[in-house]
Amino acid sequence: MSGDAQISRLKPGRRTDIRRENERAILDAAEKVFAEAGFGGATMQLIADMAGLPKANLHYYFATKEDLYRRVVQQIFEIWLDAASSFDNAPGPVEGIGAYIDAKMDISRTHPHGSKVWASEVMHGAPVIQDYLETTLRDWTNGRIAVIQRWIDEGKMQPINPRHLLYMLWATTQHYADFGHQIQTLNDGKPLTDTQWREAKTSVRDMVLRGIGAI
Amino acid sequence: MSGDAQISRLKPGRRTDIRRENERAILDAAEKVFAEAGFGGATMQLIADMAGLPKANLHYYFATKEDLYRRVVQQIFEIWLDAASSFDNAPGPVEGIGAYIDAKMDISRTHPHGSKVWASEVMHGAPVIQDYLETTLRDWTNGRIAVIQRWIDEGKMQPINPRHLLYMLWATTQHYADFGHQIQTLNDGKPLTDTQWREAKTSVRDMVLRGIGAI
DNA sequence: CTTCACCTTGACCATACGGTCAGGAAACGA
DNA sequence: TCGTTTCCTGACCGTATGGTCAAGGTGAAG
Repeated sequence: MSGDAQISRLKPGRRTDIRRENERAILDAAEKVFAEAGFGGATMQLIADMAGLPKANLHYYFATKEDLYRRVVQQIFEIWLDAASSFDNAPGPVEGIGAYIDAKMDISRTHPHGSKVWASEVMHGAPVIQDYLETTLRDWTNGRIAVIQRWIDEGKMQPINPRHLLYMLWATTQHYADFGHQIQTLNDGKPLTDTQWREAKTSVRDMVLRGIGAI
Repeated sequence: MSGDAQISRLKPGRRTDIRRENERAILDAAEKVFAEAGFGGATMQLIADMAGLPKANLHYYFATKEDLYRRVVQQIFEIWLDAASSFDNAPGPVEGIGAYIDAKMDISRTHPHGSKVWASEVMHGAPVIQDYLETTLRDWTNGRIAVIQRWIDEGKMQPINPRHLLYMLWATTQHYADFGHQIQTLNDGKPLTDTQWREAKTSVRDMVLRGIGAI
């Protein structure tokens, strides 16, 4: 049975596996190169080298540089949307916003490249993901604003402007990814340790939750 | 007399003026193009067009693209350092940090391009301004941490980690420049009005000052 | 007027880049 | 085994870019 399961997972796969593995290798390499060099500064050759494939092979899987870039941006966006679930079904701001901060701080640590690519994209006027901003992000934002407003109405936090609270959450959590290099430099050139990351999360959570009068 | 003054201001100038005006035009254009396209995506031709000069003329004033870029980055750094004076000679966090937030929010509004160029530079590992981070910025940071710590010791605010407070200040204020496009999209595609900027400043200041227990 | 330093610029060059393609290898189904 | 689909890749191409240069213009000093 376990044999069958294995076969049925691999069988329709050998070919599919090759494709999936190569796409994965390319996407990972691309995320890093786009983050470190920007879209304009990134070269297909560099991505290919980092992925361990000849450049022509990249164009077999991704028609153009833009296609590849688009996929990288979509990836981080989906990861963030998933993290947003921490927000829902929370009884109040302490649990909801606290969990959201935790989740976003974790992502900043585990996906710093994706965060930078997103930041870069938005800074350049979001040429590729403008539609996402106008649809998915806008809807998501309005939904959370409603939730926060409800918490305010229920007296669970101070009457602050929910929109600017969200901006502060995004800014502060993503800062640890986007400006990670600056933070590392100010930390004697060494990456934050586990303890320092915990300290960062606690500091951010405490300041924010106290700032909105939830604790 | 006024004639003399005018002459004495223009006299040693005709030639100098040309140089200064052209350098200014080039730097302004470069700041915008670097911010919108990134270092790699920016082209000397585009900067030249925006400055209204032939490309060859750019290379007369700035030897290389890197030279030009370096100057742009230094500019915003100095502007921020100036704003830091709001911090000093303040009796406590309400005045000091409040004024610092105000100043940085104003800069985000008036110099969004410079802020983006800086963000881009840091995100790409600060290849050009690493030494600034390790000297000027580190010293400045340590100085303010000491000030904040003193306020904490004097019981003027909660005992939070000063370093992470600074990160939050930088992140939050610069977010309004770096992610201005996203904010504008979420504001029905329209730039923030004067009123909305005031609202943003107040929101940020209130949340931060309450978050550190200063009010 | 002459001189000289500074400014301007069209034309040019070498390079590097994104993308193409043809031909071959490898995997799969029958 | 054979045919077909998928995958692989070295060689190549057109273009755009950063940078150069030589020749000419321009303002000011003597």
